[in-house]
Amino acid sequence: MSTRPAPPFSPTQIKKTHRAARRGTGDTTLRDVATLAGVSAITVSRALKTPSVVAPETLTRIQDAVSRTGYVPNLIAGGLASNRSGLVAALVPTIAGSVFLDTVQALTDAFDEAGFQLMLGQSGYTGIREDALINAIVGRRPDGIVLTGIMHSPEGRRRLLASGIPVVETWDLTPTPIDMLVGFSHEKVGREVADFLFAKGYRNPAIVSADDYRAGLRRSGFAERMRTLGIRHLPARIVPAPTTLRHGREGFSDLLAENAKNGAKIDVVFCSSDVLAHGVITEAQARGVNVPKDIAVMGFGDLAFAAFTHPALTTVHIDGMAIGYQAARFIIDRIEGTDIGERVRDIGFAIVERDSV
Amino acid sequence: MSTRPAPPFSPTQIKKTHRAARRGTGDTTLRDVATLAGVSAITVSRALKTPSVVAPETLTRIQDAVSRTGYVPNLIAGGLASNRSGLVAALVPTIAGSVFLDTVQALTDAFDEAGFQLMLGQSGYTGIREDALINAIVGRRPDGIVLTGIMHSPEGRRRLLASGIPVVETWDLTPTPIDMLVGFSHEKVGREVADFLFAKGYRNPAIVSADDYRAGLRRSGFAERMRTLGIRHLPARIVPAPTTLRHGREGFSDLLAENAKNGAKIDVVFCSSDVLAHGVITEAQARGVNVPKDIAVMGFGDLAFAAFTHPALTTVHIDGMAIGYQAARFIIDRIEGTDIGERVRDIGFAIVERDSV
DNA sequence: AACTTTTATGTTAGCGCTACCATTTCACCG
DNA sequence: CGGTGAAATGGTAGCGCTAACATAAAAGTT
Repeated sequence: MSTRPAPPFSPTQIKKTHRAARRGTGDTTLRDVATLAGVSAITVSRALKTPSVVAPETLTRIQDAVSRTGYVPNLIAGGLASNRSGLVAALVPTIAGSVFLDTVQALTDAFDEAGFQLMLGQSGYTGIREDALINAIVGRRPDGIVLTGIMHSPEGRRRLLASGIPVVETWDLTPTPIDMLVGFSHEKVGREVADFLFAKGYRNPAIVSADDYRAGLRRSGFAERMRTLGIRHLPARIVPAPTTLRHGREGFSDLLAENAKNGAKIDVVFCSSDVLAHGVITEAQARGVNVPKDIAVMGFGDLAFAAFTHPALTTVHIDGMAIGYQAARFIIDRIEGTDIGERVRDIGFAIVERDSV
Repeated sequence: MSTRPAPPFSPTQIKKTHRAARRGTGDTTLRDVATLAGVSAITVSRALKTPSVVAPETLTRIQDAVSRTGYVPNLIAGGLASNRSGLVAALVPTIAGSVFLDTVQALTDAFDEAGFQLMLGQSGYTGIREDALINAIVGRRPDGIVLTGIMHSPEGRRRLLASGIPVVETWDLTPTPIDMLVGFSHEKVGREVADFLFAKGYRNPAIVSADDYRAGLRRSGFAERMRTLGIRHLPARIVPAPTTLRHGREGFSDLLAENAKNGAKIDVVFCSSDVLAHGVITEAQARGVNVPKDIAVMGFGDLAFAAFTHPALTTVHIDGMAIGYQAARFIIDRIEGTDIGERVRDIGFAIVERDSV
């Protein structure tokens, strides 16, 4: 806290021995600060981690030494010594899809605040390189791992479990979670959307959906319920994940082309993402097809833009931020030894009715 | 590579001494593997890092021991010993804006391939907590730091420089880079867009722009050039970053309202992002205003969706992936001691003419 | 006054790995 | 056949920090 100018400082010189001394970075170390402050290394360590146990006068001297040296604690060394890396790994299939952006944002925020750093990994939608990925992650001994929509191989699950690191799976509600879980039932989404659209009077639904696992779950929930409601024909276009506006437009075009061929008609399209739905709306607009009069469009995700498309998108609201915060909460509580209560949290979802249906 | 079943294995027991032995994670260590394979620890280390210097027969024995024990090298310990963390820090204002998504994606990919892990930090658009952020980053002794659109305090720059860690600044072309730089001139973008629109015959331009630093640069380049071209009136709406469809719609509405009041007219809107431009198009559509006949719209970024809006968006193409790959290249080359050549790379930009202008 | 407790600091021994050098073995050479 | 060097492996000493205990001085306690 001293505001007086302080003399310059250089880190300790390495002493030469008969054997070439192994030298580190040349950075200032804890020991340098300790020497300068006239205390032992551990006292400096304590001054930085738990200042309350250090005498106020000593504390000032140490803080002064820290600012004079420009000392930045080496968290790698600290992590090794304390067996706490301060790192949390987050794995998403891809950030390009933007569906998980809110969740990642919430994770970064929550962990930042708790003093953890987020390590971002992208696994891709396919399970390739899963083994190498696990090694890269577990090798860093993160204090927690957050998974979103991946890691389905039994071998991968086994290895994560064996690592003893807290794991939170998100964005799904699997029957047998590895450890902790925050999500919702995709099949239920499919079923409820089917009910919703049926109740609205739609009898000729179609689907434009990504080829990822969860989207598949929603699709099958939807198809199944529609079947029990007496709908036998359900045209579908499957597009590659991550979804784009383009795929929405093309998917819808294909659907219409197919329609024209076999004389079927469509009155509503259920899309596996808001982006896809936006694409469908755009294509409809480009063709002069009125949404929702000629054809209704339903999205999924309720991303920020969904309320501001024209017409405003009817969709399924998922609270991606809440998922992230709860996942972070789980891990932080687990690390701190707090009771986490129920290990599985169903975050739910809600159908948001706007103007596109 | 042995495929025979192997006996089970447990990590070494800790020997009790008069003093409670400090015990680690209980994980299998290098030493455990070494003992099992009948070699020394260092040989196992070599077998994993530089297998070419280990005898084939020894190698097999070690690999067998590794898979029997499920050993995962502790990269924290390795990092401390070798003074290479294998971590690269990437700082973005926010990932919500999606502008930097391509760059982040490219960074993850490139670093992943080179065996580095990406640490993602979000700094927010304001420079709050910069000091704490730098400590959190430098404290982990990353092998490189990639900055996009932040860190403008001289103190922050000084500290990063002092850390000796390779730094790449991206998405801008500052006159005095900290270290390395990959970007393009935002002012030049503004000027060229002004020329482009003027040449197209537009004489009543307006702006909807985010309040971030770079957008400001483009705006002032645009305004300045328009002024020299004889345009004195330039209505502008400034919206908060990150940009959203909503802000595009609202910004455009506000612009029109202002117009109506003072009897001015607008024939083209230059937006600081494609998302904003998309919002403007959407609002125009909702009001029955034809784009580009009644009013033209120009975006910035050329995000994936830009070619698929209706009408397709005329915009400024920025190769975000290329920025990411070049940034990664810079850092990897620097680490490996390869000559990096010119430390500043102007990645350029290109006006992409589609249907909205 | 003799004790227990509290407060502040120090000593020692690692955390799990790799850099640096040393040693051993064996092929190859003139 | 001694010399040379390459190939394979090992020993030792840290990297910079913190856990666990130890100690010393100050503050209560009966």
